[in-house]
Amino acid sequence: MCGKDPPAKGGPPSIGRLKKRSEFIAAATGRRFHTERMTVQALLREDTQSALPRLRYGLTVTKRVGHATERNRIRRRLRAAIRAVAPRYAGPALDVVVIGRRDILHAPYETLLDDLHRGLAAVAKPKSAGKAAVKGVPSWSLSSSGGERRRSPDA
RNA sequence: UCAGCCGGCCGGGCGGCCGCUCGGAGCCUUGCGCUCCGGGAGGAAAGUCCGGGCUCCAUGGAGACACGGUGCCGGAUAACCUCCGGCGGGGGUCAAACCCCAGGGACAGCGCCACAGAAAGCAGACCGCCCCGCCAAGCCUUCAGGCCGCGGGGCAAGGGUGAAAGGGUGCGGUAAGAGCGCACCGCGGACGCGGCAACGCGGACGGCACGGCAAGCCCCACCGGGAGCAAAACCGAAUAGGGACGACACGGCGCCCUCGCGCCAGGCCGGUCUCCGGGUCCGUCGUCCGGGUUGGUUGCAUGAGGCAGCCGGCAACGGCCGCCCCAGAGGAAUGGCCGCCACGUCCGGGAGCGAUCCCGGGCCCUACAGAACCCGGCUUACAGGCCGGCUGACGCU
RNA sequence: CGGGGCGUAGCGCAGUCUGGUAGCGCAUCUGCUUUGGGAGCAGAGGGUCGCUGGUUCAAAUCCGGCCGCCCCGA
Repeated sequence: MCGKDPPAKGGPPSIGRLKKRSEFIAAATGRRFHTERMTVQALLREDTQSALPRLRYGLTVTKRVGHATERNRIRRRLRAAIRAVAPRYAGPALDVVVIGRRDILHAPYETLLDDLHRGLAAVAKPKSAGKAAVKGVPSWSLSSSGGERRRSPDA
């Protein structure tokens, strides 16, 4: 899907991964959003370097959640869900860390998408503008907000 | 057909949409780009309990000690605490198939055997049984004596304790007893036969002596250098540490003005020690050179490899020949969602005496579980299914 | 990848090396004391010794295999 996005051509890929421990720790200092199934943490990057993708994510599933097979399953469902919702949040430069919990194993797929939508919308706002984030939450479900998102990658 | 036992194999299938990674080919606006084709978790990938390969470190060699491991016999294997076959012991039904066993040595030595019991390891004697002698007092009396008691001696049958008491049962024998004698059983056993061996069978003879624990220390035999792919090699930014050369400085003693020479001492060389042996002199300053951590590449997948056939072997396994290439990630890929069909399970309804079958719906969309350098094993977890063999019972031919 | 330790009463720990009786403190319960409570005193109850096999006459202890927790080193 990202291949046919016009902004991805020539520039950096629209979605990237967090790989270093320091990046995970930095994301933990940002805003957080909790549901029964996951915790979403994100840090707004102020540098607008074109070398990095605008949205980068990392997954954390600790050993306490379950055995290796169950942890792999949680990561795979989250990765697929993030890929599905990511094009709507390609606006600000954002490093997201999703901490998965055991309920993801048996939760419906639509519930995971719902959680990610709510979490990313809450977390993508600047830390000082907390009240604006609350008002922005219901806007993700409206299809009219798509124009706002399409405008931000061009900037 | 039923019951029991053993071994091997599989462990969802098909399709659609969207993705990840590796390899090959092609295209070009040469990007780690796009298109096409092909590959992409397991029997345990797990626990990390053993054995190796591989890599580095130490190393000139030998020996001893310490530590750790293994332990019936024969074979298999690169090797093993593994596997196969046999032996012995135990279990399974008293005679089954079959299953389990850390199974060397207790006359090399030390140690332990609680409680109970007289006694727990050169045997011993509490109650007791028996014989002989004495008998003041007490009792009985047929007036000899006896009981009780005292002294000397014999015995281990019986009682009782214990996990275990120096063969067991029976008969004879005796003052009472005792392998004292005999029969049977058990034990040791020269020797003979069978077997490569462990061991088995027979057994003159011995009258019985030799308790258990070595998963207590230990003895004997054999094996073991250490670490681990975050090993290791290469490419390579910034800052502190290495090497070469030059100058200065440089342990003690003796010869000696100094240089120099000789002797001694210290530091280094497998966990320790010994012997011969080897190598070096560590500081300060200047110049030059190389380079640990982060990152990248290699290691990193053709291997004690898999499958089929034939031959040898009871088997583990080995040999020959043919075919095949079968995961390579690395904040860690091998997937996400949906539909259908099998399978399992639960609920409701129906048929049936019942096993069971049919219909509808829900759940899991499957049990156990995810490669991290690679092999050989072991151990542990596992819904369900398939195949084969052995033993016993019943029925039929 | 390699190494070490722990698991015993509701809680914190001894006992394990050298095998035979499972003990200490707090907590719980009962009684005394006090107007009542606390404290104190006296007494009592409570343990599959993590699980499972084996050695032994006998296992918390010795040996093997699992399970859980914790801590190091690279």
